[in-house]
Amino acid sequence: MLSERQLEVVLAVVYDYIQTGEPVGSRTLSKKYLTGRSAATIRNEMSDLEELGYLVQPHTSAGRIPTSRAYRLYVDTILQRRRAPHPEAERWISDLREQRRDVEGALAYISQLLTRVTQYVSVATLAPFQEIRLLRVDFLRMDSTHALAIVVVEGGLVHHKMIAFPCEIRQEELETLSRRINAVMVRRTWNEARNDLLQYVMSELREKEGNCRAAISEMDGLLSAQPFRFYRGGAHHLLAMPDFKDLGRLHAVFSLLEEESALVELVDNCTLNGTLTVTIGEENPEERMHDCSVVLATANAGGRKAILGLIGPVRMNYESSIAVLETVLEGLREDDGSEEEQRHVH
Amino acid sequence: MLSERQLEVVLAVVYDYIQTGEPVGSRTLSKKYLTGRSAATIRNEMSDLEELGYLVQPHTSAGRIPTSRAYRLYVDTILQRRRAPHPEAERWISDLREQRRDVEGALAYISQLLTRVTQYVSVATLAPFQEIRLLRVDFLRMDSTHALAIVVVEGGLVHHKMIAFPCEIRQEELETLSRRINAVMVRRTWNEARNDLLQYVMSELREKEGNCRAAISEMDGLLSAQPFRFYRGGAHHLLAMPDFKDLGRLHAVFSLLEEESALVELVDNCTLNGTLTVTIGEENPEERMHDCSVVLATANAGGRKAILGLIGPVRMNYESSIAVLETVLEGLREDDGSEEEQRHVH
DNA sequence: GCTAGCACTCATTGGCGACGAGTGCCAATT
DNA sequence: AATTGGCACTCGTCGCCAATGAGTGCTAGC
Repeated sequence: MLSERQLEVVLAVVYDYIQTGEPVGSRTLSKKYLTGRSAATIRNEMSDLEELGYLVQPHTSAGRIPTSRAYRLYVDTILQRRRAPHPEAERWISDLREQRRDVEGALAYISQLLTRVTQYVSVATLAPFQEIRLLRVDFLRMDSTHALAIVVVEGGLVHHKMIAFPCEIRQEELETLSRRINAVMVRRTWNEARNDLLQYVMSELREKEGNCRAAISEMDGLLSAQPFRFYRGGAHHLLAMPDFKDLGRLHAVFSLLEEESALVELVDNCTLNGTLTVTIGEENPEERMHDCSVVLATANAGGRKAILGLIGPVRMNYESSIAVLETVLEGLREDDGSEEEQRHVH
Repeated sequence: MLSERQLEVVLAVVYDYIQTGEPVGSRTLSKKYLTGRSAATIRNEMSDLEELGYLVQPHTSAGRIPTSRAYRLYVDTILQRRRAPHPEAERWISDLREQRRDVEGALAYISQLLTRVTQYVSVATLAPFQEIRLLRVDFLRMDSTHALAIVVVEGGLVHHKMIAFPCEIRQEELETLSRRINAVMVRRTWNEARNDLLQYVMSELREKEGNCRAAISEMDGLLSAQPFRFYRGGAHHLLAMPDFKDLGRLHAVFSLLEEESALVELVDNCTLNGTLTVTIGEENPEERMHDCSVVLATANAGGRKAILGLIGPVRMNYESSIAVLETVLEGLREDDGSEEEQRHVH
């Protein structure tokens, strides 16, 4: 357990290092943060803290740099205390409320807002689709052997897929198919629909029509795809950061940001625990993220459950990042129950 | 006009510089490419070529580097002569034909293929939507005041938008609306539909129902949006290239790649002229692209008209980039008229 | 337990010279 | 007149060295 003063030292080191990016020495601490104590005293503390795994020095005659453990301490104290709202919070919130967009448009807008304000990388997507419910399924007949399957899910999101039937299909058949599928799929979650219901429908319909079987196996394809795209923004900001002067590290991060499947894992791992999670450097299971921190928030507004996130260097400004995310959450939350929200739900 | 030998020198410089990335000197040329002539002779030619604007030297006592003008010459000779197909061309073409995907899936697949093979940045999207025709419009009634508008365009692409009506709307009204809109919009291009027809419908319907007016103005919103997303890939490859060791240049390129509107302009400017266009460095009107070259191809297969592109450093391997793009075009062209193609068109 | 002092470490910086690749020019050659 | 060999010159790069200075660890004294 850390003493009161050790804690002070660790937090001061993190705070100063986040601002300057330079290793911080005992002198600086003594002058700027712990004016009561002399540099020598702080040197001793720092030496202890290094053994405890909170600080490291890049080389002998340099100041100390915080480890992820130190950042963790710092972030936890931030998360505990009440944060002052961002000065422009009011404006964003009203901006967000004015925007009358569909879900995709809203996510794109939010992603842009986040990256513009913070200068970090932003991601926005819909929450794990496993929990999102289907509202209805329609079939539009295109020609004698094709129909467009349209799946509407909670939050007004729509997915579609062109379905080819092995032989001709009439309008009435399509309507029957639609009624049956709706009867079993409506209000089920995406995953339920895929895992259980399609099996059930398939076995029930097996003997009847080859047409339906083919259609259903194509529907399965529709449901198995990652249904929601990621809205990313601001990746280029990383290039301007001194933390990423090393191209190798940049390469790792960028290759991950371009891999949709890696992003899915990123948000999957981080959102199980709560509403706002911070993953710092090596805490992230994905090695390519070891030089980055990820702040994720889940916006739970009515039918749509979104994940918003900011990705920056480990040395990122957690305080403002968290504040900005919370402000956006606030702006979305106020939508709840309002006219905008009810619009697409039932 | 350049002499025969001057031409040889320019092409040799470009060829060697593309391979090595180092300024190339008279000695190298004399030994590797123009074995008949001595270094001194070539020095004189190079000096002339520098005055003519084909070569520059980064500093005295360094070799020469080609200018965009020299690259242009080089690329034009490549485009004129017949190119050998890529050794793996067969496999890609059959891969492409085996893929039974919808248009979006196909674009994503092609984008990945391009970047995997070339290690450059790839883009794929649908051609200027101004020319793409609407096939039909449907309305699905969601609740008493909402309907989902579904627009199917050539190539099986689907767009949708949730439409809110100012007051309640019945199923029959929707069907009437749908019939009317279809009557005037079907087989029109995206732009025609937006500019002329909606105006017409609006004025005709003005006196009848406020409901319809509201719906149509929302439809306008649907048609005014950039309808097709860009599939990008491989941006991180740029980080590994020695040409981009300067972070400032990288920053410019990346910020452009993240701006959808900039990408739209990029492909707009380049595809007016023909089937396969190469834009080299400063030839590009967009300043941020001055360190990159862009190879664009338009795939004109049946109902779907796609734009495929590769973006690399000015020093990119044009020969293989062009060959790869042409191979992919080949793979798509063979689809034409086949079962896959007819699938979504009418 | 705290602090002042001191010796020590080590990354950074700037100056200096050697090196070498490449050029420009000129005189000699074909 | 075109080509070529020779030669002086330029200039970026590399390695070396000494000076600098920030920061530490340790110890003795308060």
